[in-house]
Amino acid sequence: MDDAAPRKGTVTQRAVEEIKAMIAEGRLEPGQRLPTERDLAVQLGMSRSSTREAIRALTVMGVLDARHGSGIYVGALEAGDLLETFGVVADLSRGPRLVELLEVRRVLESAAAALAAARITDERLAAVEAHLAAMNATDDPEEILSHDLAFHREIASAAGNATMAAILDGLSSRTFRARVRRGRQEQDAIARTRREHAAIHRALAARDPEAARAAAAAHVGEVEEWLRGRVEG
Amino acid sequence: MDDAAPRKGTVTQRAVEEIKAMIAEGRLEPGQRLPTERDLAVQLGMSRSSTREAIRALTVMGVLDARHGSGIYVGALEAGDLLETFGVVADLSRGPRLVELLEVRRVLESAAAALAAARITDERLAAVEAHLAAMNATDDPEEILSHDLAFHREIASAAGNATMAAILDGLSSRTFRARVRRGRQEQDAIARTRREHAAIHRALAARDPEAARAAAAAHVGEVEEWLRGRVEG
DNA sequence: CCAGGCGGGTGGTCCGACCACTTTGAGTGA
DNA sequence: TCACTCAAAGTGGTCGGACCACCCGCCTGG
Repeated sequence: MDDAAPRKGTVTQRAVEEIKAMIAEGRLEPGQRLPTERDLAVQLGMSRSSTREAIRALTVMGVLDARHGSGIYVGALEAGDLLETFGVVADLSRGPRLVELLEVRRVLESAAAALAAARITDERLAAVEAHLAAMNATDDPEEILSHDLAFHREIASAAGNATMAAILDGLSSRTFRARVRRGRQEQDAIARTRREHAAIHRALAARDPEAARAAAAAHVGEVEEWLRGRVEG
Repeated sequence: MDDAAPRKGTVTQRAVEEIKAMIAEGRLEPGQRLPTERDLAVQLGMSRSSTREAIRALTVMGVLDARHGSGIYVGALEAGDLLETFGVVADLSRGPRLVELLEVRRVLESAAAALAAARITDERLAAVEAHLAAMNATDDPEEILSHDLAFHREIASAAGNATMAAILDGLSSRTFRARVRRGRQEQDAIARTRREHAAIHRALAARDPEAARAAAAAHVGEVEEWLRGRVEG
């Protein structure tokens, strides 16, 4: 007989748990190829449709990687893939939750800045500086935003914690930033952003973790306070 | 003609983006019911199977809520539902990424403790104290763990940031904690945990944010350091 | 030996049917 | 009149099969 544990909500849900278990227990290694959908369906004792839905669910989470015509593979299980959902959260959040997300970001961003100040290499510091310069050299909002994001991404990477960097990346997703910024057309906003970025860079260059933490917290906190006022007002 | 935007990878992926857009643009409000799968399939110009896969994907992310026999509804879009993925990440992570996750948790947990110290009410403080007492009153590891989790959950809630609490909940998921603890059978581990929890509680009772931050950081950091040693060793 | 094509196998999509569950309201009995 | 029952309609859940689009490796012909 099989293991005969047919309970557990829907059939698809069971399939998801089953596959997750295979990976968690190490029966499936990252990069390894899974049986075909058809075989998997037989193994799990369900139809291909249900199996497919389970695979789709895991694919969305970044756990699996389905390649058309080739097969299904276990994802790299890297932070970036797994936490992609985080960007969706940011996209769909509004009102008070936006403030909460920004508060989380402030906490993590300042921690990352402090770590980066202690660990950053000269090469990475140069990259940070390059994005800062590029951001100051143009007036195209789109380009500014692009370098703004890259600036923060570089710092997060320098912190040496890929997971933290991935979370911050999701929290700073393009649409999120764009939406927050949309209503902030005050002319001094850009100038203030430039000043704050410069302060962060100085702290990094000085290898001063506490200064970096404070500068990063102030940078995010400034936006946070502004948004808080708009939401509660 | 239709809107004629057939690009975008797979059909299912397009459906996911389409539905996400409906919600992001406010065409669908939380709690509202969506058209039936069959109607939705017609609207999107695709088969019911593909539509279902898209719905499934969004359901897994917590964006939608499909109720058998009733209909499909837009989820509450609350932090807890949306960030369930964090639990999956914690479950599937191992090796260096576990350390990274713990580092993220340390940062957030200490921030939450500091916030909680400033904001916690007497009722919540009593609840924290109750879990602390219950944890000290038993030797059943399972029960200890249960109150341990509740202890931290209560503090995270008291911090007043539901999103942060949800993330911490995912990072502290049962299997995650159990797995870390599995190898820590040293007898003094439990005693140490109790001491650390007591220190956190004292800081909360004193409404001292900095002490709470330090105590929480030390608590998580202790586990973190131990795990770091095991991974790198 | 190499280049090209061609076929088998894979995931992607579609269809139609049926099952399981929830909801609703008409009917029935007290 | 009211409350309860239960049956029918509508919904998501599952199934099986068919076909399409794509990848890859073998095999053929040069």
